[in-house]
Amino acid sequence: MEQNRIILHIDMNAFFASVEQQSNPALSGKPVAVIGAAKRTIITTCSYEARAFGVKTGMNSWEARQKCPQLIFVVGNNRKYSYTSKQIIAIMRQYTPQVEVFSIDEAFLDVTASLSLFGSAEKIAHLIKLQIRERFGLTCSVGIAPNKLLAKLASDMQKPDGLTIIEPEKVAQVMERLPIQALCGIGAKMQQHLTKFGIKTCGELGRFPVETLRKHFGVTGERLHFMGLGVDDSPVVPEDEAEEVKSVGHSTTLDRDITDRSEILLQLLQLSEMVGRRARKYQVTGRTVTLTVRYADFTTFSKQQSRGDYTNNSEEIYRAAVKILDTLDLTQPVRLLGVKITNLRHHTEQLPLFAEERKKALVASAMDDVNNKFGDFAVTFGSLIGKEKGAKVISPAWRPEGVRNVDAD
DNA sequence: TCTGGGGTCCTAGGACCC
DNA sequence: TCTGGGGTCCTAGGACCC
Repeated sequence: MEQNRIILHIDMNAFFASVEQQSNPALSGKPVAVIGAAKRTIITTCSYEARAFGVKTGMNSWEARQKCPQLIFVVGNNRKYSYTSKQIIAIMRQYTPQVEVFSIDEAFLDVTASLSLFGSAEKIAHLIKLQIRERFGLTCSVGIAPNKLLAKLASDMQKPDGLTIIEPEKVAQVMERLPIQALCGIGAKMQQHLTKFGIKTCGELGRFPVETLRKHFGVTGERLHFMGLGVDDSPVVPEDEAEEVKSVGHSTTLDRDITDRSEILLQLLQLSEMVGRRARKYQVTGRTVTLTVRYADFTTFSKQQSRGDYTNNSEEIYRAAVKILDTLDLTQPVRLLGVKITNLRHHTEQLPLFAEERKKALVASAMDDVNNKFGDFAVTFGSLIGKEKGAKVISPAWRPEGVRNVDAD
């Protein structure tokens, strides 16, 4: 049974682009696109001025320039977004500890217990919007609803600088004609599937026999049914109660497609080092290593191998990745490589038992310290020297804090 | 001068064990 | 001379999110 909760969803408007416009007045009022530093990059965020021309997140720069010749490209500044995000989240926490950071620019707040203190959810929303505007010059869209699904839907309804409330008694009315793809969790493929059943709106989804949905979509089918009704019991989970991270990975689209084994090995070494470093920072070790390959034609596949023991040592991760590589028969030039560890174990004390292992861990830790201070690959293995990578733009999906945190360091 | 990178969750088949 | 069946782990792939 659904309890009576009041949930806020706060979505920063064109976050990265807006931060850039705020810190550089020459950009304000102009079409701006934030991109990565790498050669083959895409637009991670663009300003509303750019959107007016049809520029969208995910476009490559070439396509975007076609749409908007005067578009100003800005290479993303991870540190700046991360820093700003943390402060914005701190503002939200003044109103409730029940803050779930959904991404660097989005959060859910369960304000049910804070209402008596601040008056109403709407009042809280206004106060938060005001503080964010005054301190950072940024706007956000807020949705207020009885659950996360609807709060997220609501925040999407008015942009930029919106405030939308879905009252509990209005839910059925809102859902009736709402296209299913407006819901978070229903993407292009699911939309296609449901269209085959004649389902286009949430109203139709909610009335559709659950049994049939369950038969075709398994556990997802049941969830779909409730989504159609606007029902969602999932709690707001603050950072300190969040589940532990389940994988640590790093991947990169190369500047150009490569076939040379030595070039592939060098990339794998860099990727393994990035994975190892983050794993050590989170104090996790992994038992399974996955290698991902994307060919020039975008065909993508991955192969994983489980090991007998757990590791977060860069060299061991690298060796495991190479071992997998050696089982592959690459039939095309390689566009992207990725390394990931899963089957994680979380540690509270980090030093391993045996002398040899302990030495490895200490060396890694010393290298991490230097790198964290002076930048990636300041200290590294011999074969990496002189090959340090350009900074990559972080995606809005990167959590700004906690275990899932990836700092822009 | 085409198409990023970080994740999570779910499914499905096969191996293996009892 | 007729091949059960439950549980778990491993692997590969796909959908989805920002």
